[in-house]
Amino acid sequence: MEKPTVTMNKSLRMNSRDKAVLMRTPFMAALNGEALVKMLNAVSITSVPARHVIFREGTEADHFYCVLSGYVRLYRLNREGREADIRVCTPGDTFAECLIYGDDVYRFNAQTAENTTLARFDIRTTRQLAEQEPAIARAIMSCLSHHLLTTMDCVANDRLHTAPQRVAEYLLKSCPVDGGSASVRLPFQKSLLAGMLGLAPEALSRAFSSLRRVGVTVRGRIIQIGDVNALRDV
Amino acid sequence: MEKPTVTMNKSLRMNSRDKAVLMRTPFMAALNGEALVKMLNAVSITSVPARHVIFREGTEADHFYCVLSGYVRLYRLNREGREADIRVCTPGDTFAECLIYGDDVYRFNAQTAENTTLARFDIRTTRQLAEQEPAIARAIMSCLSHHLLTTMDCVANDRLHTAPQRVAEYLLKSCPVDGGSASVRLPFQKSLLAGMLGLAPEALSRAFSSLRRVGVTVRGRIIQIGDVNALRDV
DNA sequence: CGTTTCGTTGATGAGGTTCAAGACCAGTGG
DNA sequence: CCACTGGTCTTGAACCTCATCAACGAAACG
Repeated sequence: MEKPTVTMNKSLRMNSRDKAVLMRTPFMAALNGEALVKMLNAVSITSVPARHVIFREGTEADHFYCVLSGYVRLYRLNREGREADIRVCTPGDTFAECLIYGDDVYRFNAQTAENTTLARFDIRTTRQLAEQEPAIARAIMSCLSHHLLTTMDCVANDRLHTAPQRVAEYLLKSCPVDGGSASVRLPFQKSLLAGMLGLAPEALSRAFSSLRRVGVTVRGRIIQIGDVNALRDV
Repeated sequence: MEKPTVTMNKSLRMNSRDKAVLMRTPFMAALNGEALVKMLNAVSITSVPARHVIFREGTEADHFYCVLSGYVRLYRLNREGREADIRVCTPGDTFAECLIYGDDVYRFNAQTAENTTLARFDIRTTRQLAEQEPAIARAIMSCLSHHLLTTMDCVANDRLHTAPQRVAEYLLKSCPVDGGSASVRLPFQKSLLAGMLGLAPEALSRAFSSLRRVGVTVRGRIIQIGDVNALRDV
């Protein structure tokens, strides 16, 4: 039994840093006034150690979450027990929010990749608040819309692009420059990036080494891009 | 230029059959009273010939749609012009609803696969109605949630299952029986099914023929399943 | 009854997974 | 300071699945 309340450190009063992060979250940033107060009353902050299972597919869904720091892997298993990531949530991301107006059962597993702090919202409470406060409903819709578009992008990527192309696309998205050279520092392990891109870790490694010929060099988590434009037309 | 209004047959008065179908749509079925009336005033029915492009990626998004009959392919192109389906919408499905609270640009192409009738809603109007009527906001959230879960299933499927497994899963979903033998009639061309499952048409064909050894026989659009349970553990 | 579209089949090759082995790195303790 | 250890990452080899191309057969449609 891994009831969250047993292993997680729940605190109703949140510290100012967590609160600041929470307020910058796309979901919460869309709120103000009464709506914001109500949601803040409904939240509880938990810190979760690395590699901890937050919930499992098929169990009853009572909360949805927002990542404040750390990373959360959403994944599913096939019959042989092989895992496939569906999504990797980074700070600011909301997950399992699709259950506010869906079934009451989690449809995938969620596991932390690192030490992580989460904002946790009760689903029933949120549903009630959404009825009272149009702003909350609006924030949920924005959130769902954005999340849906991202997931559709993911399907399209899987079906259209090769491994080096996906890596190139990731680098370009996480690199602010639009010309010349640049440097990206991965905020997490490469195996996590592999999962995000729907690849085995070995495939990611090979993709990186195939990008050497367009001027990408990797040392640890630091990735040097010789020419951003060269990367663009991989 | 394929402005919808030019090629589509727009009619504000809808016939009783279209109306009946529209009312059974998950999106509209969630409404009643004032909310239902307002949405019905905002809808316009269009019939679109087969293989007609409804909208293109990158163009300004002003409407979202609900399929009443026929099929709509949502797809994206890579640089070489290869198409990949992101989703195939069947009667009752809503698409581009993620733009109600998202960007104002279509993020993929939409094309009919057959002669199709669509319910078309203005995005701005719907957004305003969602503010007035909580029931409409609720229907949109349900719709987005369901759509998101379906799309996540799709990612998981692509990453976990082989072609024969995906076909088996499709057959089991579209076949009501839970034991013994059964028969499924595909409601559309096989090439469309291939797209839904993220396969080339040839791969679908091979998947079918590899399922022969578990008692699946194909003749045209009719698919005979010898033993549903045998199909279940492919 | 010819024409066109759709579906199947075969051959080939590219792209990824898997398994196994080794490189690299940081931390630990002798 | 060095050897040991555990984890992460990389590399190689074999295999597998699926896309692609081309040819053919089968329907569908005028």
